[in-house]
Amino acid sequence: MPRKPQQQRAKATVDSIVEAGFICLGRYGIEGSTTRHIADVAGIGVGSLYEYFANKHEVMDAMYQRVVADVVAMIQPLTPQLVKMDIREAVRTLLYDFRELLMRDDGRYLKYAGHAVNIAHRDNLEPINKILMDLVVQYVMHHPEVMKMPNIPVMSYIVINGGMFSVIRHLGETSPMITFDQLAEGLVDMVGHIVDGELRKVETI
Amino acid sequence: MPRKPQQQRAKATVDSIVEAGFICLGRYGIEGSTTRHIADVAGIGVGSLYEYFANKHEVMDAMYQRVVADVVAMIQPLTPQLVKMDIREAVRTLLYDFRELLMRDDGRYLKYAGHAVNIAHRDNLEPINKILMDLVVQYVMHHPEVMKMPNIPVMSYIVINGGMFSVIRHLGETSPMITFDQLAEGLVDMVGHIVDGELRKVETI
DNA sequence: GTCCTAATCCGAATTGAATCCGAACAATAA
DNA sequence: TTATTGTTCGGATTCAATTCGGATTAGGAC
Repeated sequence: MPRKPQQQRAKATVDSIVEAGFICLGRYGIEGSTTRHIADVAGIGVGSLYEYFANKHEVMDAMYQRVVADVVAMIQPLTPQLVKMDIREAVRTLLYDFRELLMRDDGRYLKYAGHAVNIAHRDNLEPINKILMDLVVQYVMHHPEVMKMPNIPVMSYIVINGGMFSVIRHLGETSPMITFDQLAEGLVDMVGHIVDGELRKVETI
Repeated sequence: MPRKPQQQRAKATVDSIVEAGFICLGRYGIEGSTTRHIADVAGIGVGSLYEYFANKHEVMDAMYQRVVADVVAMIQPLTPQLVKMDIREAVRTLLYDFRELLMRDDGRYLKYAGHAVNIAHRDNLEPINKILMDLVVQYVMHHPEVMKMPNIPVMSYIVINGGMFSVIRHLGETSPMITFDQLAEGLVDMVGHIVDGELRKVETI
């Protein structure tokens, strides 16, 4: 039965807990961060933590909310300008601002985002990445015309990572906005358009 | 100090533990799956589990290895055929086979993949998704020419999810194969090519 | 100023899951 | 058979998360 902070000092306490959460995440990792760590860093007793958060997970949630809120707060005021730009320029702007946000404060948000998207298994994901990269190489060897394409490594990285994530996320969705068939056709077209577009880019030089 | 299984029955035990891990994951979720649960389902004592796995996390790792191995085993023999196909057909084939694998056995692998890519926070990711979708809508309103594009929702889904994941993953990478600038330009071109390609598709009808 | 109440803070005690360990139980070899 | 090594087991231990009851403080009433 967590309580809502009412007095000013309580709000400060809640804030210091979330703050400490980020610090501990950077210092001890997500598993290593005990409630005692967090309370110590926040400069409060363990019990106080449970006045405002039902459990440790809720602290993480609050951290998450903060990241999300900041991302939204970043995009919202940017929208009017983005909307007027050329689409490529808009994407570019968004990407760099997004990075700036994630890197802020020694990458504190990035560390959280990394865990949220579980990069713990980053290294073990390698085999899949590798075999897909191999596939790309083999494919290119069989289709000499696409060899002229620049950025093959970059585009592969994007397509492989982005594609896998989209599919996994979609399959896990309880009530997806789009069907799997639509997603699949979309990915197919995406890859097709990228190849066509990149090749066209080269030809017109 | 986990041990390598040497006798046949020990190998069977190890296997039953990994197997039980998948079952428990489906039954109790990732947090709810205690070592005792796993041991019970595997039909062994808790202690036996620790003969072969240093800790619970290693059991999860073994499960992960299995998923990865199966994905690789799926792609490997497929490569010769994929390589001969038209690229769109190849992507399509790969996607459906990938889904089939993840869905196998009542989605046991998908459940793991979902946790590995932490879909726990799926719902809370919504605000970011929403604001980006809004951005797309606003953008389209300011650029009537792209309104003719079909698949706007699908392409947005792919670009938003795939793009965010690629960026977060890349920023978390310790020794990235490509620079952030390359990734960003790649994403920019990807979006550009998709828009161009989709519009061209419509025009040529 | 004093009093009172609710809000806040605390940390020792409890709980429960992960992990360890040593005894008991198979397999294998000599 | 006996010795040796591999395997299984579940009670004992450890450690972090969570609870609880009391101490402390803010802020309004008088």
